[in-house]
Amino acid sequence: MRMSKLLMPTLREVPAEAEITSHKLMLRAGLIRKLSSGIYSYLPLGLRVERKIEQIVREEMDRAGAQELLMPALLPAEAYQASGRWDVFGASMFKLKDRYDRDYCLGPTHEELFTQAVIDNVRSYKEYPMTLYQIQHKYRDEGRPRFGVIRSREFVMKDAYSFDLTEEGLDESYKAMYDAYCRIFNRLKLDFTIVDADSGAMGGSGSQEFMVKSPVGEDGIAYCDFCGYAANFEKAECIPTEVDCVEGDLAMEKIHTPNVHTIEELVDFMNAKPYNFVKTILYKADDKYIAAMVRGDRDVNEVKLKNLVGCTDDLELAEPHIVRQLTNAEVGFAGPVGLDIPVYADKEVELMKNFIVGANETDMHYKNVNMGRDFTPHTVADIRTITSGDACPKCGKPIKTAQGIEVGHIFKLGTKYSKALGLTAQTETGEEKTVIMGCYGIGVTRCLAASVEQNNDENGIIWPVAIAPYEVSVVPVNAKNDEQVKMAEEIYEKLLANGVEALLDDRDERPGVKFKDSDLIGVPARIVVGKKCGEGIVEYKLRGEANAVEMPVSEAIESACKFINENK
RNA sequence: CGGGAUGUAGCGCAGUUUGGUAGCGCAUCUGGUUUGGGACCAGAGGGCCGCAGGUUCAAAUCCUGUCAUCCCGACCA
Repeated sequence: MRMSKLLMPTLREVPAEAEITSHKLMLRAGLIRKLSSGIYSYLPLGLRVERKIEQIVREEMDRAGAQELLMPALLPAEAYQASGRWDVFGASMFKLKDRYDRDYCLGPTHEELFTQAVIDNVRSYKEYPMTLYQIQHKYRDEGRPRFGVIRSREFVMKDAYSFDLTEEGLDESYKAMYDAYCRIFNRLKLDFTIVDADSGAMGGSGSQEFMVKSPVGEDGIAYCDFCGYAANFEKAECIPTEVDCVEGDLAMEKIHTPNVHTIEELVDFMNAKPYNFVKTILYKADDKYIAAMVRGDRDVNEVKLKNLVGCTDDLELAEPHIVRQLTNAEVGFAGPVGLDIPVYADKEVELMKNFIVGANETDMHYKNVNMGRDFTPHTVADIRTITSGDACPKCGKPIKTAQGIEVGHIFKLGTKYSKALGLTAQTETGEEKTVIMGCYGIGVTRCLAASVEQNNDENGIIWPVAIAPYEVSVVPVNAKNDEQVKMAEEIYEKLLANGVEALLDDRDERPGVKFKDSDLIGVPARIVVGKKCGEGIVEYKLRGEANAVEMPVSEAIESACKFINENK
């Protein structure tokens, strides 16, 4: 491609809307442009990268035996109504009506449609197992689109669905996708971690997420360098830790704590440590209210708690007026003693003695409270969120935490959708079996952003060869120097002839501009034709390395071809 | 959905307090000089000042409403 003809509107200054590195660079390098909140256009360079990622995903899915097909994005409501998800998705689904007032939505994910496709088109048990996939635009009306294409309302997703007749079959299908995902993210040169995840409302028995560690990631992950354990915060099991407590069988005592609402204020007021307190937090679980107790320096894990309570809707903090009604006190003084709703206590509370809790009376706390003696919880379980330094649930060594961008997610769905929609198969013995499903997603456009987030420097993007929009740029230093231009043209043609995706910077710009653009858009290798052109010497430089090397033209072309082929 | 902020040229911003001809830098176009890390000189084009009402002789500026965008939080199958 000749850069004089390339639609590549690079920006010197960063648009004010961009906050994180990948978003800034994707805008500056002319990869994407925002059309509306969470809705982006892909310009030529961005599209080339996106297509390359798609292609890698496609190759590995095909290699794993999955078959590609394409569903519509505009979907009639029926399928989602049958599975109940028309309501479950609620506001996060783009819903619309046709001219006859019939309900439609823009597909947020396609479990129902794939299930229906198998019902409609698979006629014999002999066709199983089967894994189908598509690479398609997905639509989710996010409450808060963020970070460019990392959380957008329209995005490209690869979604795959496996159909098996046995649990063992599901395990195999799942493993095949797991392996394919590892190959995909390796080929994309993403530094990723696989974590155990909560299966959430997708249902099912197991799930893992592929996370790219990054400070801008929206998920917390806990991992252990010693044994390899890794899990999403939502899922990571917590080992209760003992802390110093006041010893002895002390009588419970009510104390006056005026205007002291938070743990921090209490710590100062009572001259105790945060871990000597137990906080009691009231939640709305569907139509009921419950209380959750965790140590003062811990956080309630709402996902764990929700799974434990078994409610349909997500937990919500109880409204202040409800808190007042249930505790007869202002917010900040809730405690388990005398509380008339189910109390879920974290396992750690069990290990504590003579701790401090709210007294369900404004400006009052109890001290020397003991579980079992002063109150009895409805359930004691692991309901807190893991933190850095906690014991690894597998090997007991200190665990580390990080933020991660979720680029892939694999689920064992089980029979949730096949049951709801009636996908069964008659086996050879005549038995009617409900088909067992798995689902597997990759955020293609999110991978693009994750890659930029992971591969950049102060000058711009540093693409891995496999997904670079172009592989080598050829830069004649002076566009008015015929000798340089001629040599650059020749190099460019030779690269093309060798199957290298080359860019020729034939713009009449000063060299600085060309170098800056080449670096900004992240072309992996560069050949500069300059002063020593007459001697047949050019300069060869890799984007990821600091210094350029002078060498004869033929050697530079050879080096570039070799580098590209070895790193594809 | 709660809290905060911002809407002025393609991008970054000033001007709004105290109403009076809409500005600066970059980018773009023309001509010239330049040519190894975002050149210089001269000239030019480009604006419903987010939108709609209102106040006023006069509104980017004041008032009301509305829309949009971003940030923090909530939510995220």
